[in-house]
Amino acid sequence: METLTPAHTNTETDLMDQIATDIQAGAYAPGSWLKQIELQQRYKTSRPMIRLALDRLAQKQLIRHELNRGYYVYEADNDEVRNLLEVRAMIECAAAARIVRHSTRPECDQLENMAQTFADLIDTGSIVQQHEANQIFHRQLLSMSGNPEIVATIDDLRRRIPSAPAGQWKTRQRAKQSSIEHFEMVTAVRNRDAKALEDAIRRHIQQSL
Amino acid sequence: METLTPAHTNTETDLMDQIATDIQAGAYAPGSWLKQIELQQRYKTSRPMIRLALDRLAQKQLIRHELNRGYYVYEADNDEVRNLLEVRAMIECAAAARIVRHSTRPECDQLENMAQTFADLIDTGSIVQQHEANQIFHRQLLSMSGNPEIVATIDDLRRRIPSAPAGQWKTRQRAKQSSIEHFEMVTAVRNRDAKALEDAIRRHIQQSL
DNA sequence: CATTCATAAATTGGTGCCAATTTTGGCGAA
DNA sequence: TTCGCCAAAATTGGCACCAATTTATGAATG
Repeated sequence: METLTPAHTNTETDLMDQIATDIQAGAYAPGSWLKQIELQQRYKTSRPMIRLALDRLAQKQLIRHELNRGYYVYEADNDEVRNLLEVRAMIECAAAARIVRHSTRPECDQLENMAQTFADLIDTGSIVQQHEANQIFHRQLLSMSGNPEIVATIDDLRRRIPSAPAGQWKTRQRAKQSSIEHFEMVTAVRNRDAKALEDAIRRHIQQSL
Repeated sequence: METLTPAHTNTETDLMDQIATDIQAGAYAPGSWLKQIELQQRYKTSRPMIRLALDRLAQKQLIRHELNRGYYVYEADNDEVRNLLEVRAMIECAAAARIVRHSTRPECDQLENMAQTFADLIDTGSIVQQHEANQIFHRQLLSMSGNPEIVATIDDLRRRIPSAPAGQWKTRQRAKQSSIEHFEMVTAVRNRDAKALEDAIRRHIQQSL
């Protein structure tokens, strides 16, 4: 809970992203109370700014707001996580057909680079680095569908799924399996095999359970 | 632009919903400037409340915010509407399998009642009444999937699709066709025919183009 | 007469302050 | 000792004020 983001932002959007990142990184425990005064000092900003950022995060359901009692980090309900993952799977699987249709050669190459970046970070990188590389890979994959709204919708869903101190690849074995599936996806896109891509995506997401 | 919502709210959430409803009802033209002082007087509330509500609507992309120039009603880009409808179709079609699995008999009966309510409003009701009845039908249908996140996600997407003075059933013919498809969905759910339900949903959504 | 610049009005954005509510700490009685 | 109550501290919520920026108005000039 010590080394947070470097601090002192300018815009309110950056502030919200910083707090959201810190929540996903586990800087604040689920259910913990986010005191406005502490946040104001921590992020070196004014209290109205903090209040605006907290309201936005509450709108996105990363935190909950109790009247006159403040903001609390949302506690992950098992059923809810399963539901969110299911919606994620619905969209990403349905996007598979679009991806294999619209993907270009350079996009595939870039996607493979990102898969390789994640693979390289399995042994050397930190958990948060792996998390970021994984997110970048999936964002690239979805952006290849040519529909930006898919990317945005999945981003919203992802933020609401607690990384639970990056629990999905706690073991190196899990991370390696994820990496293998990433390359499977790259191959499926290259072969324009929608069914294989959809299958790999579904296994990849269900693994997070 | 005269008869808006009855006015004088209590909570900021109600205020946001009122403004959102008025935007969808066409009370504010796309691209029009939402002056904070006017809204404050119109909705009989304070300016900080208005600013909070506007910020939330901007987060939901119903309006856009330009620095030092205020908030403007989002103008519908044709490509964007198509993208949003596509994501909607992805989720709702994927939800079809779940719906036919989890739906119970009383739920089907209630769904049919809502389809009938919409059908009755084709001739007698106003456009906004039809709009509401249609939305209630779809919400009920999606809620029968047993996954509340699906309903919430679709709600967010729907709000961003301009009803364009309820353009989709401008002609009575279109409205009747929608109603027919509603009953097709009910029948498909009753027969637990996922494929037929998915097909009806896809046709129903693509009709909005 | 059109154009440009300067001034004034209007609107937005941010900070600070004060009231309302809740939580905490302490005191007294059973 | 323990339970309940009361007061004080802390926290949240809302409002009013002021500065910064933009837009509108009008006068002066080519």
